Amino acid sequence: MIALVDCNNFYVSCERVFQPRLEGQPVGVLSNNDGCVVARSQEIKDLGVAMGMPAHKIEPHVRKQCTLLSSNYALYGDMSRRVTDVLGQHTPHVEVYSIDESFLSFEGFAPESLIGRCQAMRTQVRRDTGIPVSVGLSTSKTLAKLANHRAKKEPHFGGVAIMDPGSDDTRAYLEQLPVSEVWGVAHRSAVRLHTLGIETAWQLREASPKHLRKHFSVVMERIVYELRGVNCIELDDMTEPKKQIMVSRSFGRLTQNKTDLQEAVRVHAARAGEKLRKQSGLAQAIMVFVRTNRFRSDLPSYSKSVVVPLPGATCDSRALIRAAGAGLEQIFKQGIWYQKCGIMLMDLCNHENEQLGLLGEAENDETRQRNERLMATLDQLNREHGKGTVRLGMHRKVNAWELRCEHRTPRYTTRWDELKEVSL
DNA sequence: TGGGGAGTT
DNA sequence: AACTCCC
Repeated sequence: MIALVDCNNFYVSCERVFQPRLEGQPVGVLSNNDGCVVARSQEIKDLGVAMGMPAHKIEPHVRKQCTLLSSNYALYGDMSRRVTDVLGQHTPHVEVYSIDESFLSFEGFAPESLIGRCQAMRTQVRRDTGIPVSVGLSTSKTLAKLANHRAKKEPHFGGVAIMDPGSDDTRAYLEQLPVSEVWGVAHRSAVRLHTLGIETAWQLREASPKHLRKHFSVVMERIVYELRGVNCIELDDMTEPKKQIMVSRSFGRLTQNKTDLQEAVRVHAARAGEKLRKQSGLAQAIMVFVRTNRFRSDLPSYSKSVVVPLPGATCDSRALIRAAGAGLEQIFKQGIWYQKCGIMLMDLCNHENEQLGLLGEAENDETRQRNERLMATLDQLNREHGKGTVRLGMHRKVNAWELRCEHRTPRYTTRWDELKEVSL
C-alpha cells in the first residue's frame, strides 16, 4: 500500500504555528514578489479567493477582511523537514514529493493496521510540528492522491482515507469525478479526452490503455493502469541528483537597465552554483534567458535565450558568472522593458563521469583543488552566517530588481535573530 | 500574474 | 525546442 501525506493549507498552517491568532481567520500567502495567492486557509477559500489569483484582483472589501502574507520559504522549508522527519519514524520508505507532500510505502505492513498507523502518524505530526496533515491510502500513487483528496473533503474519514480499487464506493466516486481532477490530467489533456468521449475518471479507467497511448503518450497509458489500482509510477529515490538547475526571478518592477540585468544574472548564477555544489555536481553549459511581461500587451514583447558552453565541467561560481554575463551580452537588447531573467545549468554530471575538454585539462589539479576549497568555504560561511554573508562580484545593496515582500513574517526557526519572543 | 522542476515527442 | 504537467 501507498500513502500520500499532504499538509493542509501548508504555508498558512506554518504561519499559524507562530501566530495562533490567525487560527480561524481568512489568511492567504502570496508568491514571490507578492504576486498571486499560492496558499489559502479554508476561511479565505470561503470568501471566494481562488488559487493563483493575482493579489491586486482581490476585491477591496474582501481584502480588508483578510491577512495576506509574503511567502517565507526559509520557514516553510524548515517546517517541511520537521514534518518529513516524523513521517520517517513510521516507515523507512519516504519519497518527498514536494514541500508539502510525501509518498510513503507501507509494503510489508499488515493492511488492516494501516489506518490506525496513519492516524497515529497524523497525530504525532500535529503534536510535534503543529502542522495538520491528511493521509490517502491505496495501491497506486494516483489513487492515493484521490484518497487524500477525499480525506480532506469528507470529514467522516477523520483525516485518513483508504480507497480500495475494486470497491463499489471507489467506483461511485470515480464515476462522478471530472477527469481533470485526476493527477496528471490538466486542461489540455482534459479537452482532448472530452473529444474522445471521456468525461469522468471512471471512463478513463475503463478506456483502452493502448488506444490512449496512441492519442497521448505513455504517461496517459500509465494513468489508466494507476486508476485501476496497478502501481506503475515507482517511488522515486529523492537522493537522485537534479538533471538541471534553474534560478530565475521576476524583477520587483520592469527595468530597461542593463546593469540591473547583469547583476541579476550574476546573482542567479552564483545561487545556481551553490545548488550545484550541494549535490556535488558539475555543469557543462549554462542557459541565460530574458523576457518581457507577457501580460503587458501595450509594450513590445521580447523573449530570448542562449546556451553558453562552459570551459569544461565546472561548479565554480566564478566560471558560471562569467559565462552567464557573456550570454547576457548576446541577448540583451536596448530599449526593452524586462520583467524577468534567469539562468539554467545544463548537461550536469558528477566528478566521476566528467569529460575532459579537447584541449586537455583546463586547470591543473592544484588549481582545481584550490578553487574547490574556495567554493566550499564560501558555501560554509553562507550556511553558518546566513545567506549573502559572502557574495561573489559586487552588486548594489538596493536593487531595482530586489523582491517585493512587504509582509514576510520572521524566519522563526532558521535565524537566531528572528526567534519568536515569549513572555512568561 | 511564482519559481522551480520533470518527462515526452 | 516545444509542449504538457506538477506543486
